[in-house]
Amino acid sequence: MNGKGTTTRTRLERGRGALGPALELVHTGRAPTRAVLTAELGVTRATAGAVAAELEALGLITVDSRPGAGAGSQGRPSHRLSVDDQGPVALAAQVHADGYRVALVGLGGQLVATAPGCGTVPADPAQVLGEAVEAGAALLRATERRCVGAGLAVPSAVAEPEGTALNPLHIAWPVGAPVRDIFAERVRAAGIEGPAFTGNDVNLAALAEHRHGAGRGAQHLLCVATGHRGVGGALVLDGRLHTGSSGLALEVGHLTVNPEGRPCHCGGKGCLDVEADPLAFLTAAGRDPGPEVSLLQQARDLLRTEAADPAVRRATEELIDRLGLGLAGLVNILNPDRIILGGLHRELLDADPERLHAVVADRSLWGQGGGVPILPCTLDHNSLVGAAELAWQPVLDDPLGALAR
Amino acid sequence: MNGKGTTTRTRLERGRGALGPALELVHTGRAPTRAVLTAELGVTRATAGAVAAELEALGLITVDSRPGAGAGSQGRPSHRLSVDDQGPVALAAQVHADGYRVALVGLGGQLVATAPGCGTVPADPAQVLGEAVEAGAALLRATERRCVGAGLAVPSAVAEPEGTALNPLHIAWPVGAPVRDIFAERVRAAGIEGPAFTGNDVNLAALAEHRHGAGRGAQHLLCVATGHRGVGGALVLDGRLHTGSSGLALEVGHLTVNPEGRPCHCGGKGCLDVEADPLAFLTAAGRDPGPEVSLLQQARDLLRTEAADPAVRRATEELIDRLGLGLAGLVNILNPDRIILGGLHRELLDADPERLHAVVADRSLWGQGGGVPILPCTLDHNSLVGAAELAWQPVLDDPLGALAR
DNA sequence: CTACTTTGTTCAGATGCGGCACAAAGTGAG
DNA sequence: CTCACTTTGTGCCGCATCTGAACAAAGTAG
Repeated sequence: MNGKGTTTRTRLERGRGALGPALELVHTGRAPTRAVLTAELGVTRATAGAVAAELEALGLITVDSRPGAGAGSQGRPSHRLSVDDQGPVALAAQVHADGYRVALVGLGGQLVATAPGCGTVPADPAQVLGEAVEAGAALLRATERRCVGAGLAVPSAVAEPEGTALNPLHIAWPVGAPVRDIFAERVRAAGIEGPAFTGNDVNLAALAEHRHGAGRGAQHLLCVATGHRGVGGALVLDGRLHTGSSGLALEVGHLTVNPEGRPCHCGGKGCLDVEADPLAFLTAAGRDPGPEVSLLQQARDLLRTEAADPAVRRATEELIDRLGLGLAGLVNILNPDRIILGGLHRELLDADPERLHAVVADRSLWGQGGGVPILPCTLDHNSLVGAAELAWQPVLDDPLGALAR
Repeated sequence: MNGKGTTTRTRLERGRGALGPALELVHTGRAPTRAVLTAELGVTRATAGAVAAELEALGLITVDSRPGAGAGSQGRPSHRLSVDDQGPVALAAQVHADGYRVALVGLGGQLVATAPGCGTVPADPAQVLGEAVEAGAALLRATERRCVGAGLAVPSAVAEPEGTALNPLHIAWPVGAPVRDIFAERVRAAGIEGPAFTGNDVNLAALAEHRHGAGRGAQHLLCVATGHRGVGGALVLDGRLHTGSSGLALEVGHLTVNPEGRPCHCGGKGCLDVEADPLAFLTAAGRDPGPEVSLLQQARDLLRTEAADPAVRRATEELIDRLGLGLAGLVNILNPDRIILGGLHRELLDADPERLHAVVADRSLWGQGGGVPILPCTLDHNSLVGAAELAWQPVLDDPLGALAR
């Protein structure tokens, strides 16, 4: 009885409404067994069993009869639920200051295959995206996996619903480039199945951290990161990215964090953008940034290898204070229950977590029982994984419908 | 046929999942007819009809055979759906700087009855709330309406999940007073049916404006208001109040809006709280605030009657600029599709809408096709109506379940 | 080996909703 | 006034999805 491959399913169509939530639970690692799935979904064991069988039949998850972790030692051990590592994949691409990356990402945020990256970014979006999509198509051909769709992360705000890049600051793309349309067209032209999506890299990193990284379980997750120039932010509310009414939310770079600070192109002065990015750190430490390596890399190296240098130490404290002021402002407005920092901000947090916590607690209105937890991001390639999340989203929302075609 | 009171309902139990959304549509005036209800719910006419019949049987709405507005001139006219003005009510109370208000509020945000207010606020929350609840109980006895619950609006942030008042600034209540518990206890002691809720007044005003006022239809609604001292904010996302993870979101008073500004108790300087409230306006205009009338009243009078005075004019422009800077900062972070202003901010908007729009558009990062619409609030007693919304919420979420008891 | 606990499965219902056919109530053309 | 046309309201059937209860399975504790 309970033969594994025999598929003695009684009526073949059971559990539609709960399919999506169930898949999301397995996807985010919150349902290791059917027993947990039952509790998390708030349904009966009968329903959870039918739902799991249906997801298995769709090739998305596997039900392993080896006992799964979670329950107590008593009673019948529950079968292990896990993502099917031979299942479909999403094509993920990321464009950043130093090139692009392409990968295939399965459920659970697992990188199934990665293409060799590229070192420079041409000024023509169509050329970059064409190359990236072609690399992805080659990966798909090589792995012979079904593709559920494609996602792209770009270092720029993406306007909704147009899908244009509004401030591709550190890549030389034209302002207002229709990146979503270009990407979608290339994906279709390459014969890749499924829809194509485009989003801001920090937003997508936040989404990935929320589902698979340090943000798991957070209800209101704030992410702040700086990679090259300027500061990016993102907010995940109840599991969904908050991009605002036109995709421009969390442009946190122009919070005032230093009333005596340097002028910013926005018209103000002392903005987070010019007071807490890698260039600001190098300048504060009295270093001239060189053109050979990325600003983030230079700042990171300086922070790691010359932390004892008094000038570096002073610059670190100054940037922590500026960042803390910005975070405090965001805490007063958004009241998140967790903050995740990426890029150089992550390094600053590692360098002196006490100081950053103290500044945020001091300048946000209420300590909130010890202050908001501030954590470093934990995922490699979180923007890439987040881009894949975009492509997986329709499947998570309605597995049957999305995989029907 | 179609006899109005005969209730020839076939199976008596139809439409449960769609009941809540349907009631909310009628409640917010977005479903004037059954035809519109059908379209808005995305269900079939059969379902919409059953749902409407069920809501009518519950005594929440009325189906009037007179033709309702909305459809074209052709075809069979659709019956008018409206809130049953003899239906249940919610008890709403508001505490503000000059006393308290109590009212009964029906579906649709209609004030059914109002108790005479009170002129001063004792320093003991239990005494104030006891009096207010007693006044409400008297109203309920007089009207003999069923009560679905009670809601309270207070001029302070309310911590979640404790329900304590964190900054009852302009009423002399103790910081940390357990207002939610006190109110709930008084409501229960007075024999009033249904649960009791407590929220911040600006939050509740935003909720009311979103459902019945200038915010109707907005997806991401930002409200900013100043009544006495300090500035309050609120955000309604997809029809739900965003209060953050611990009820402290949208404490917008400490955005920096004037780098050369006066010091604030928060440790910064030039905060919105001290640069754009009624006291700031009076001071900027060179007036000494008197103790007899409320600061809001004094500022309002000055703005209305002496607008020609050069000092008043200068103060007005200064406050508009400060407010605009704060709004621009919020727009960069939240990207709302509508902004509503209340209290003195509403008067500032009326005084020179072009200037305010220009400042916000100039200092927020992207004009967004002409900038965010900024509107004055339109509801009388919006905090009071919002408090009632809290009490109505369980009914809107699950009419059958909430009215079953 | 025997209780006991917890998990998985089967089956019979309950229920909410879609689809369809038909009736009802208006408009406009002739 | 009549007839075609449009749109709305309702009865009925069926289907999909979930619950509940009974039973079987698989482990632990004694």
